[in-house]
Amino acid sequence: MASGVHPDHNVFPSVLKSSTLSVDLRFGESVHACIVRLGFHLDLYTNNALMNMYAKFQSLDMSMRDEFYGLEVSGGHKIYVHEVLDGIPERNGDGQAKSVLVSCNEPNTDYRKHRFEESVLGSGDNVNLHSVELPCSDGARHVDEGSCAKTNNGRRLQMDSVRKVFEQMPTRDLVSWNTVIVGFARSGLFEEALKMVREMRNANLKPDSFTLSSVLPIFAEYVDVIKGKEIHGYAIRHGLDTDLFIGSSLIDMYAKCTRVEDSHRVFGLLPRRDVISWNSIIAGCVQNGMFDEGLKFFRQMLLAKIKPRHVSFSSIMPACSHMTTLHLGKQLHGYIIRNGYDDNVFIASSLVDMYAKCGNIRIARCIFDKMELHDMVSWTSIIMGHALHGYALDAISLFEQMEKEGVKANSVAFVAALTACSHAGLIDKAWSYFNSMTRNYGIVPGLEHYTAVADLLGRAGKLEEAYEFISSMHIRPTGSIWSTLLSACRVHKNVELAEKVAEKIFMTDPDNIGAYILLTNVYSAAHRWKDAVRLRIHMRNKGLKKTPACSWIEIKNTVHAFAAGDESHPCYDKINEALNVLLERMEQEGYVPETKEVLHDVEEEQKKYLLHYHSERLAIAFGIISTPDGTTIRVIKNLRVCGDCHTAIKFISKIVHREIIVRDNSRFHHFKNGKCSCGDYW
DNA sequence: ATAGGGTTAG
Repeated sequence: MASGVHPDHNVFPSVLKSSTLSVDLRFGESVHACIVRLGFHLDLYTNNALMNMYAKFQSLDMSMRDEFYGLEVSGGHKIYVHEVLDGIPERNGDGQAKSVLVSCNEPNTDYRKHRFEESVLGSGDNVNLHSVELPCSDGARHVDEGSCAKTNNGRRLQMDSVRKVFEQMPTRDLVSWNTVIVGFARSGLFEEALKMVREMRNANLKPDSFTLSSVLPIFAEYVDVIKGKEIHGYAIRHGLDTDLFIGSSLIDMYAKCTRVEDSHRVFGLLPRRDVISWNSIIAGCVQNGMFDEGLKFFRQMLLAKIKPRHVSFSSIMPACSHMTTLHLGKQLHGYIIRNGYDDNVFIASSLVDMYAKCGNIRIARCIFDKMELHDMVSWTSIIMGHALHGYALDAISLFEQMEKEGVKANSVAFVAALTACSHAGLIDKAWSYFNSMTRNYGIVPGLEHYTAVADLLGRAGKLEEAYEFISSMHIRPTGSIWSTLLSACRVHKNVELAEKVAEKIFMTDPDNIGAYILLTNVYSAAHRWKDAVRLRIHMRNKGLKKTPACSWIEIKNTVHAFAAGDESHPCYDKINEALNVLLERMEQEGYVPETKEVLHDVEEEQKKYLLHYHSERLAIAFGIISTPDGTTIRVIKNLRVCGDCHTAIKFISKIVHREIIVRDNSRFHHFKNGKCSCGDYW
């Protein structure tokens, strides 16, 4: 097997590259031992490759494994490392590697494992790997999960090895510095990385495109656009600003600093664009809530004949989640399956979220259950999905299952758990999560946690408690959290508190239309017509216009939108007819319209009419007449589903024997046989 | 021998 040729300095960089890809630290360490034994530990290229190997071990994750099948060694062979049997060498030590099981692919030969005594490179003799011939099949693949150091400790440990190698090098070039810098940057040791950049300049070496594209992600993470711009300026002065790698880091950095316009500028100035530059701009748009823009870039990328990658899909999918465009999400899902991307954790999580947000929690659960590996994000997505659909108990048991499987909840997971409680009125459970989060997990509650708890207290009618809770937050309450309480004041008809809360909102946001409308409704419900009118006039004088309630339903890839009393739909006559039949049946079943809160200056019959022609009812009626029996009806409403609306849909679901799913802003209500998944917690 | 982009948040 060994030719006996002495290895030259080209051998180890090649072997080390292979061990880097093998995801096997122990194998790499045995190679390191050989390097020392054969006296190559002073060779510049060998050391650079060695540092790269140690640096890579800490950043390899599951998703990267999809991208390699074997290790290319020069000569066209692929080596598969199966097992290190014993004798793990000391780092930087004198090499006591005993034996390694490897196999190698070569066409038309059978699968066999080869056992090497002493070390992978032979029995202490000088062996040139170029000439090693190892017949076997291409099916072999070794993945050692244990050597995937993903924890911080693991990362720091690997970086210690990199540092040790670096320090004992007699000479260092730009590549050496860049390798150390990227190693620190990727292990989250940002300050160390930046320190190395300064030291490198002290050593009279100029940062190049490798350095800059490794350092830029740090400022993206720090959200430090000033430092990021400094790098951008340096790049321009050195003619590096049109470099593909720097370009995509710049696009990403500006986007993460919420400066998407600057991302656009950089993207526009690139002379050439690859998948990653496209992905950067797409992700940048989506992360900043510019969903249409992101989709536009996604389509342009396809038109430019750039084949999307894993990242492209996990970047664009949230756009479908946020816009609730199920048909688009399904198209993307189709593409994902056809290209075999569906086993990627990022993509699967984004799909789970998309289906849940688009109203199909069953498919979301299906995808989740099929995943081989659940990380914290996929757990959080499915928990949040159940929470938003009102299935609080499922959400809670999923949360417990997650903990049992050793996945530790982070602050987002707690938002999901608290949201589940708030949607189902589980006050005690919510407090236990809230307290455990702060006491046992050391998580400082953020606005989202406070909002979920305040929302829950409000929905449950504990208005004063909610007020005290919001007032005692350690961060400044926002208009949106007060709005939650204002909305609860409307439901529970508490005028005094509503005025107090509205005052809080107007202090920071005097033009908050939603708050005006809610307060008007509170006055109307309490028959304080004069106050209601006064407020309406005030709004008119300020030029504030109420945005009308609107509901929409997606049928066969077309979105049909309805506003209250909207007669413009081509099927209006049929919808009208269906609604009349429905109303009759509903009243037979005992439905009594709750007309009190509607405009006081309208005749009683007119009130009933207005109520009945609410946007969501138009949309549901259209769904009923245009889809076959038994089809679930999914409708989206841009106002909270509460009060009369909630009651009416319960009746409708009983009469038509269908499941009706209504989404208001972000929550789903499943109506079936006259019941709602979230009880009466609106 | 070294570099860039991704999923969850009422």
